[in-house]
Amino acid sequence: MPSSTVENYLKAILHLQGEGRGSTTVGEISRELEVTPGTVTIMMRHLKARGLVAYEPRRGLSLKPRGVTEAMKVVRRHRLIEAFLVEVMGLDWSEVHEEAEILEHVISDRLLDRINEMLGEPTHDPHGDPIPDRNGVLAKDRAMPLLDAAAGRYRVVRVSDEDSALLEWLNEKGVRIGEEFEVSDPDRAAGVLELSRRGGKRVQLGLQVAGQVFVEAVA
Amino acid sequence: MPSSTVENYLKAILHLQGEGRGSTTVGEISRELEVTPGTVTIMMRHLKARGLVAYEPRRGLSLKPRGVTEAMKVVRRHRLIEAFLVEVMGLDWSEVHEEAEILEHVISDRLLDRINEMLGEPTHDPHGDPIPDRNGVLAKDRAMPLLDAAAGRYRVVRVSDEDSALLEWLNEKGVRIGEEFEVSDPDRAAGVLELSRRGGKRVQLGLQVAGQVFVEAVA
DNA sequence: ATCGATTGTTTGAGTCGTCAAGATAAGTTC
DNA sequence: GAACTTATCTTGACGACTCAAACAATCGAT
Repeated sequence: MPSSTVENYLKAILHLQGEGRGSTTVGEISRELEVTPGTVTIMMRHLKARGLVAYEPRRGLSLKPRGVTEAMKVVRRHRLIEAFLVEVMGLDWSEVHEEAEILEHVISDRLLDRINEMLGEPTHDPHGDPIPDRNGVLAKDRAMPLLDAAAGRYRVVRVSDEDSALLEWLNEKGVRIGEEFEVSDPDRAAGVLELSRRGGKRVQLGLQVAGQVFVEAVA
Repeated sequence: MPSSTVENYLKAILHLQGEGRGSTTVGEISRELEVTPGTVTIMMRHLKARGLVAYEPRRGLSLKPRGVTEAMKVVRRHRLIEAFLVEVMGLDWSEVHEEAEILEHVISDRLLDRINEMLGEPTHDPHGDPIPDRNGVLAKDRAMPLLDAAAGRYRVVRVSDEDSALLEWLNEKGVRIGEEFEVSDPDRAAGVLELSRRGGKRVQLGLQVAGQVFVEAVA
């Protein structure tokens, strides 16, 4: 079984390679995990020896199928735990990411199954991230960053789970998963974008923030 | 903060010194934790340097007050987690010890508080072991081993949580915390002792087993 | 196509927890 | 009290993970 450390590397690689080019680099991983590049190099040799990543020195790297499978298991645990902490334990969605970062490495299969049942085999976590199924298969969503949305009507489907201050703020403003808003064209000069709810309440977001909120057009 | 390993040593010492003489030895710890005596010696030096144990080479050792406090925190976490797993998650009392052995080292204070609230600040875990309060104070019970009980009427108040086969068996036979039974004099020759419930069902236990079940006389 | 910046690799070292095996001290038994 | 047994301690080593710092390759731009 992979150690917690190995699990964290796999998760980081999955995350980084999953944004475009399909591969990542030592430097990116080192920044993501806040370890020195030398440490990453050594770990990559190790992961290569275990058949989890494809790695050629100085050429970048990517997960091999077995690495993807392992990483998906961790992601599944993470997201089920987040859902559990919100739904059953009543924690706030801004608190659960950190907790899940720890528990994802130690929870037993038995307990995870129990959680899955209690929640009715959920497909998404509290931030709208899809939960991989038992085989590591992930439902795709068609979400786009709010930042890229033309003016129109949209539903919030996903929010980045890593910045808890952002999550608290969104919660306070009533920007939650599933809510629908009328979106204005971004005012690039002001660096601001406006959401308005059917009721009327308006919310202004910085474009930075708008990049972390993902939406789907409403028909 | 103590590492998981240190927590396990403290818990083991608390457990071992808590049975009589108030102190324990390197050998006992080494057997309890299944590590070699040399490993224990090194850890004892370490714990002594941290002010957690009183240790003089070859003279045995015991927890200092700070060590007791730390150990009690771990015991509290362990027992609250066990209670949670049974009450909320619906696991069987025979399954929860192992799970709690792992989770006790990683659960956050926030989550532990939440568990404590959800359960209504319980005083005992599912095996009848008392849960230390926030200050590490433990309610005493007057339980005696069933083995030492004279014939009479008794209530089961506590069962050793470490042997899951025993727990399953007891559960199957209806021997649960809080149940009352008429206890026969032990038949030392046969190595057996009999419980009978008001209804009439009888249960035979080996004396070995009877040493792990703790009871209180009923008035 | 060479310079400088960026990125990645290597090397040497440290921490934590562990074991194996040999040395020593403390009982026990005759 | 000598011999044997058991408990404890010491030493040297290892595996996992990490860093710091020296070194090497690559890339981009002039």
